[in-house]
Amino acid sequence: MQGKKLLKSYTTQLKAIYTTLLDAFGQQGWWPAKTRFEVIVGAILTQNTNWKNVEKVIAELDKLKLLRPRTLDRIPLPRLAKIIRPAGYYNQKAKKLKAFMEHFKQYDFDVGKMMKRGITVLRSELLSVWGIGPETADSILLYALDKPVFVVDAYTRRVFSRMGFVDKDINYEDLRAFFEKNLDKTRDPRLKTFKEYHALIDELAKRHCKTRPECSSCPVRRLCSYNGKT
DNA sequence: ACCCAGGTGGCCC
DNA sequence: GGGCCACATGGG
Repeated sequence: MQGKKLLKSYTTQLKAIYTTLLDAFGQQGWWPAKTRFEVIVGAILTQNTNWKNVEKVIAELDKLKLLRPRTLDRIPLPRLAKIIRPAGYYNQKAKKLKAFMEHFKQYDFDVGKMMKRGITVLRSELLSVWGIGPETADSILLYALDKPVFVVDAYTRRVFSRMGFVDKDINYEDLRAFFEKNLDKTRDPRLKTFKEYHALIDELAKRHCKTRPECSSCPVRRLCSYNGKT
């Protein structure tokens, strides 16, 4: 390294943003669920759907004892579809839950057995299940199986492209790599940081990055190129 | 009456 | 490797 350092490293900037968000919003405590299996069910149900709608369905599933893997595995598809209706895309999602259960059967419906395996194999297995794409797979890995992968979503892309870190059309894998590459040097426990960071980005986007953002109160407004323009 | 929400698979070029 | 579309409910 020679001369003056004019720009802070991505690692430093990402850490600073994390600290700022944590300070502004507090610990988010994601993922809210009683069991790891409930996280998996929620991850599938929340695909492109308001979490509020999913909460209702989770409560109903709980009441019907369907958050027990064996019970969920046995319920007929049409009946499951009807129960999860408020979560939207209910036919698709019922099929997706069944597809996951078919895969989960190999682990004797035991999340603990899944957790014993490595990230790479688990991730490719999850991606091979019909209805589980990159974001759902990574949400399951991080929040249900405690594997340190950084979950990125539409919000993450919007927020960090507006701040000029990445192109607005960056693909999922490149965006994920950006975070994992630049966050793994931090001294924080990675798992907890990954869990909280994703949740905080979500909170930031919900509060401040709608199509008509209220930039004046955004905690990271100085970094955002959007700044109230159009 | 719109528009969006913690995406994914299928099909097309 | 992408671009476009169906999938569906509930809340602003």
